[in-house]
Amino acid sequence: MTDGRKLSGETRAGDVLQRMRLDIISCVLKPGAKLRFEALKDMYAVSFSTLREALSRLVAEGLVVAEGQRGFIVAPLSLADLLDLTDVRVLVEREALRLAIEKGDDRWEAEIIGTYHRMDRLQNRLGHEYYLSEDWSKVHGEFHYALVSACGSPNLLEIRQKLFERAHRYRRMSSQFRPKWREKDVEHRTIMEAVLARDPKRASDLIERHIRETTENVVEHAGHLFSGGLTKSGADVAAE
Amino acid sequence: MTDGRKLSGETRAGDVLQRMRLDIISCVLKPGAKLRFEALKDMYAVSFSTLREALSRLVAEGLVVAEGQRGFIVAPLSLADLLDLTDVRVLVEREALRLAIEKGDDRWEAEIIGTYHRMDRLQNRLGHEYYLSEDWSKVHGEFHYALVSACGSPNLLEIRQKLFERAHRYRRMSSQFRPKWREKDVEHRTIMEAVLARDPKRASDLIERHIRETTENVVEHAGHLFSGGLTKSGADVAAE
DNA sequence: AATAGCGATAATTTCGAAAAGATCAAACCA
DNA sequence: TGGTTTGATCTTTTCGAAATTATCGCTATT
Repeated sequence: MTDGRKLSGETRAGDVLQRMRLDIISCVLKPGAKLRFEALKDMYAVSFSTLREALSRLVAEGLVVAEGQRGFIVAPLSLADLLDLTDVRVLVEREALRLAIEKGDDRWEAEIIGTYHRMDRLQNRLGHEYYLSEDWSKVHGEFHYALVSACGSPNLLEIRQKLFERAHRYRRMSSQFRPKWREKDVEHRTIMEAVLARDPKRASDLIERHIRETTENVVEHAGHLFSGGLTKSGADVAAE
Repeated sequence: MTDGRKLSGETRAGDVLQRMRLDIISCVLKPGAKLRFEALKDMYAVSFSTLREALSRLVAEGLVVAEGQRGFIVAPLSLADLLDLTDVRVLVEREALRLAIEKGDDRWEAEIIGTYHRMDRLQNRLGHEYYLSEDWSKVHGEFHYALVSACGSPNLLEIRQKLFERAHRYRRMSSQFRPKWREKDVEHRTIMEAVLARDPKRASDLIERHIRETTENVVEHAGHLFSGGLTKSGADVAAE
């Protein structure tokens, strides 16, 4: 269930924010679902105002949409948004990776290797369907972050992170349909090698292909779930 | 004064959000200033919770920073942030402009010409110190938006807009010191011509120079105001 | 004299009730 | 019958008080 976790956000609203973010990213809260305060109040055990604050911040992150005075809904997934998101991510990731390769030091290299190792081991331990694991997703995110973390631009990193999280919602959808993610771990290794070899052109090209192919997979396997531009309105929160 | 405006945000919190955003961008609320709820409550004539919601959203926009449970302050300006912001803006604006030139239609061209005309006329009417005018700032923003509006990427446009607004705070600081902005209107015309001539390389280069030169101006004229990485804590809200 | 502990004050954060607004359906009129 | 208005119900939005947490000055102790 959603409750029971205690992510140590300093303030209670910050705590709820983080928990809701994870629940949206991992599709516990389904795209397009209406977010009724009563239901959420029970779900996260906080009051109106606290919820409202968390919701507001998620709006600014693009994970929730505010509809005038008609409340909030989980940001819908659409093919148009996925394709747009992909292009913007390619732009940002390429630049961040180029800069990181230019500026990264030994600690940066070590962090990449370390994170890759953890991801690789976890993958072996989890077996075939590793990509369904929430833990693996986390390490996978950390690996991709490690690659660009030395780019030296806080603003670029922040933008990248938000885009990455939004893209994760789409990846999550397709992963339910057993895509050919067997090849992905090879890609990760190849990318790491190009990065450590300080080859910005090759690394950027590989990252771009990595991102675009993932998108193609999503479109192929789960594209029918968000036809047109809007999802068929997801199930209600109460329906959980 | 700050009060008295009525930006037609649908909800009251949305209204306060917009008003605060403008006040921060235009430095009515000074960088680094502590935002005390009592003072803000009088200033915007709303209650705690409503303020809190507006504040929260501004945090996610990067215009306000939340300090644990020690309240909120207006996001400080720093040299490091300005330089970083400049680089990211160059990346985003170049790409957006390239796409807009590729995809823009007749309506797009018309909008650019129209907005430029309004900016130009207002400039003549206002005389030498046009750049101090809040109205001119608004039209100037609309002109730059018009240039990239046809890029076809909602996500890119949203990111661009937030970066543009944050950069405006720095421009505002330097404009108090009469920079050599006489040349800027020539630049705007040159950029427009390159865009309408559908020359993406030239247009992107011009935009990049436009952005970087503005930054250089800011650093030269107002750089001493935010030494190190943090502003000397700005005046308090109550001190207005 | 400097520092740690304590208490009073001032701020933020959270809460649930009350106000404002939207939705839906039944009734009414053309 | 079709379309519009009215009213009842449910949801969101706003409010100000209460609880929580930080801040600052004071005293006592080393």
